[in-house]
Amino acid sequence: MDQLEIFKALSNKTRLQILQWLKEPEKHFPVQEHASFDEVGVCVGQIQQKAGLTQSTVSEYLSILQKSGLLESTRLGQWTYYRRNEEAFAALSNIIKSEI
Amino acid sequence: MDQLEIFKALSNKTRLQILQWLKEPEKHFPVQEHASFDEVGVCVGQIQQKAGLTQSTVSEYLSILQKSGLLESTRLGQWTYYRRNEEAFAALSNIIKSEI
DNA sequence: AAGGTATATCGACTTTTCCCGATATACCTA
DNA sequence: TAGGTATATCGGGAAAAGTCGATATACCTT
Repeated sequence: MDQLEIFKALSNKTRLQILQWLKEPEKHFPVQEHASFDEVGVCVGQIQQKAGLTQSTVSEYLSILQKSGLLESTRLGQWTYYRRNEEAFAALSNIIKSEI
Repeated sequence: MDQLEIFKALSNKTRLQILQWLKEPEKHFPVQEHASFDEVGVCVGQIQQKAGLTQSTVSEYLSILQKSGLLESTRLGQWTYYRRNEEAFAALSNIIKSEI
């Protein structure tokens, strides 16, 4: 759990938004055909459309969030799905309460 | 409480260290003559020496941390003292737990 | 008022981050 | 295996952050 890496990942408006969207996918994204929000999350294309940035940028942002541990990814067929790693958020909350 | 500003303030190794030093000033800084750690915190010069960066850089870092709300400052004579705003850390911990 | 000390601000340069278009890779289907 | 679709990676230009030295400001002491 690299604190600095996590805070850098959180230091971007779009990335913060993505995290919030992924908290309640059914509220923020249209129904997905090939996979369930609960099990694997939301695919890159949906997130990209909603963010309104290019595919490459959003792909990179998701990768940054994943490397920090805040997101997890699942590849299913030609899609990559991202979902929140709630344990990481809980751990971060505790680190701020007790360590930082 | 501007989340983005807070995370940017936390996205620097030296600034993270400063926050930790200020958690237990008596452990990390020599005795101060003109003010108490508990009441007002630690003066800029002490923090600068410990950080090993220039005076201007450390002054700016402290200002960034203050603007984000994580630190508070008190001017006493020719010294400015900085101390942690523990309420801000508690609030941030809660935001991460429930909002982000 | 003058000189000394502590801090803040300014201007400049370097490094990192943002964000894009282009291209590569992976996988699926006919 | 050829073509289509989804995602990842690469290279680069623009913007922001890191960091410094120099200077300004504030305050204290004599």
